Amino acid sequence: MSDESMAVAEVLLPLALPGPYSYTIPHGLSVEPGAYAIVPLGSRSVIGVVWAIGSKGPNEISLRPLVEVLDAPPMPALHRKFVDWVAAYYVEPAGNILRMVLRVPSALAPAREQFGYQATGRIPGRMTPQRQRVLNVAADGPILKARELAEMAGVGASVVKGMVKDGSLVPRPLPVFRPFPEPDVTFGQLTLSPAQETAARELCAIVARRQSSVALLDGVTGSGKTEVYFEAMAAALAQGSQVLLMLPEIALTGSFLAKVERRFGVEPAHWHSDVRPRERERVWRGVAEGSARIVVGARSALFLPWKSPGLFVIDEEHEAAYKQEDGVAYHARDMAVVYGSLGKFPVILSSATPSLESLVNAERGRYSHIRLERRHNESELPATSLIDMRTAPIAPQNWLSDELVEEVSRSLTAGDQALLFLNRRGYAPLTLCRACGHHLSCPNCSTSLVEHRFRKQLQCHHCGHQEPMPHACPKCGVEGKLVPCGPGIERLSEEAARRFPEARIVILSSDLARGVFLKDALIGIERGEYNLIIGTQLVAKGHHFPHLVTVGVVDADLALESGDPRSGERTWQLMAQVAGRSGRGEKPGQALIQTHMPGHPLMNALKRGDREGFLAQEMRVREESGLPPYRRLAAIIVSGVDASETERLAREMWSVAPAAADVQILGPAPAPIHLVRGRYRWRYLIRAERDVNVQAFIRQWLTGIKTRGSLRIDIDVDPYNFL
DNA sequence: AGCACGCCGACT
DNA sequence: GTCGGCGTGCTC
Repeated sequence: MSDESMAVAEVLLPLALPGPYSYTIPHGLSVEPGAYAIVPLGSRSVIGVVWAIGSKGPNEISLRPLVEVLDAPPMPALHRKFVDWVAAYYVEPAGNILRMVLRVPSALAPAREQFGYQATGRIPGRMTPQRQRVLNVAADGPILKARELAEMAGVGASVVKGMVKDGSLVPRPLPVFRPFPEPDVTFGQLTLSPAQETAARELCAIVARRQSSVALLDGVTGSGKTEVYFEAMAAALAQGSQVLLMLPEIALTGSFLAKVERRFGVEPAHWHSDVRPRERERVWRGVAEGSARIVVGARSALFLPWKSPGLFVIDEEHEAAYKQEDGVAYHARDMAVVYGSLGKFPVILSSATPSLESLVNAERGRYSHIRLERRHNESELPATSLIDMRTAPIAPQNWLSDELVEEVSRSLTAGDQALLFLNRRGYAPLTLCRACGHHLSCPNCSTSLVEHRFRKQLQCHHCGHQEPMPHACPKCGVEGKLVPCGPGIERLSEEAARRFPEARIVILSSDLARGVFLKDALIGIERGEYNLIIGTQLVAKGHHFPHLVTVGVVDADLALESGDPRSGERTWQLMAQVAGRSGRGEKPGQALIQTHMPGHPLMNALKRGDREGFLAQEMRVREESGLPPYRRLAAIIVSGVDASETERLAREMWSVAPAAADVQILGPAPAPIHLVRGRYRWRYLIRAERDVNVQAFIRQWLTGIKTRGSLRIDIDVDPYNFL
């Protein structure tokens, strides 16, 4: 046997296998690392990526030959390195990460070629009026497909066919996908404020260095961060690089696409889960070929097969939405930083309320910290005051204090807009039976069902279970005794309608405001058709309300009640963002915060606008209690359909846990929500110093543990929730 | 992830 | 007697 026949392709498959599989390479086929290949697997064939070329495969396994190498740009070495890195960090089989890269239906199938037809200039042997019309249509404009040509000329398809046959029309291959236009970095240049100018210059200098680095762009709402990082994007584009602008929510991408287009003169590529398959294919290929220069996308855009990435911008970097919770639990902001460091290019993290993790990194000098102090339009941040709900007189079944009502009324009377913020969807978070005390809960989860009165439904916010709102108690059958407890946004809007009978109310919530409706509502708000906005989380993010003056936070204690050590940070960010919605026009804004804990350090800091004080205190708490970013956490979640079997496995694991002096194991404890989607969950928390290899520890622990039936063990490295 | 193999309930 | 339910385990 010759040496050549010994060459073996190590192919990574998009499956949860322990590593790449080996295949022989047929004679005459040239196979390079990165190539997309079709290989046999059992009785089917699968697309994988050649991870390496070796000289011999594993012993005792007779190798099967690789079938075909696909005609696509090979996956760059950097991207393969990234896939391996993510897999190792999150203790996942590399194939599971590769699956996220290849989750594009048919992007790798051979593109079916389409043809258009062009006049050759030759006059048809026999000219007819129909043929003349076709020639007229074909004479100018873009090359058209046969069907389009016939349609536009008002003739049958056979006329075109005949002309092709006699040579007066020739087929020309059409580009398979609409090409990505080249961005123009000078197109919509904006005049920047002096503060923006300084920040932009700093970022451009960082981009010019073409080195791995992270810059934290930190400036209050309205300080003009977008315009600043656009200049950094322009610099990277001018270098010939590809740029990713990552956003936490799909709902925000629309307005960002328009902004990017105004600045760079072209529609950027657009990537998230709702993009249609055909367009996904176009973007995937465009990124792989390098022709898609700007991508505006959600976290999964990280896994596009980047050809020449030169800058990643992570907008609203503190957002929890960057942490994927199902499937591979990766943090897109962190992995963006990793990509930049592997690929030796800069990453910009932008936020008005940066995460503690990023601030600590900036403090330690690992990130450069670029601050935009002033608001772009010079108006001040809103004045914030607390309303003590322990003493505020309030009628039962009401949630708005007189003081808040008064301030909102004052704004409305003055012709301004007001916003009431309550981060709770639906009508009431809890429903009880007055007759028997039964509490309506989800059949699949250990959670309360939430009444959605507009839809006449009960919904579980964890598994999506929904059922019609019953008239009688499902337990005791007594009618008319079910009572809603506590407010959701729908119930709040009823109260608002009573208290502000003249107001033009609009409700913004993720389950009411989808697509067109959200857009219309925002336009209506902008035009002043509405003057009282009632909203959940959705209103805190990204939308401009130029006429908004008064913001009322109905219940600031909600998030703090969870007991999670992260909740302070989260509440701070949310409050700062909601308050920041006001005062973006000519009048200064004001924020009123209803709380039962006016003495809480967080509330005090909000009142004084003392960000530094709050952060210093929060960092101290994190450090003292051994939490991130000072130490590492990883969670191990044991779940299964059977409660006792799940508990048994969770407890048995304890006895095989490796001993390590620098690693603490907390648990097992029932997970905060014990039952989710019909699965009982137990949780271990692993806590270690930052220099400990927790991944190795976890791997060592889990080797040899076998799960049967529905039992599963999931790993969450750097869980977002600490509790 | 598929897909085959394998071992227990209600149908022609 | 078989069709088929989906639990288990393998795929270079």
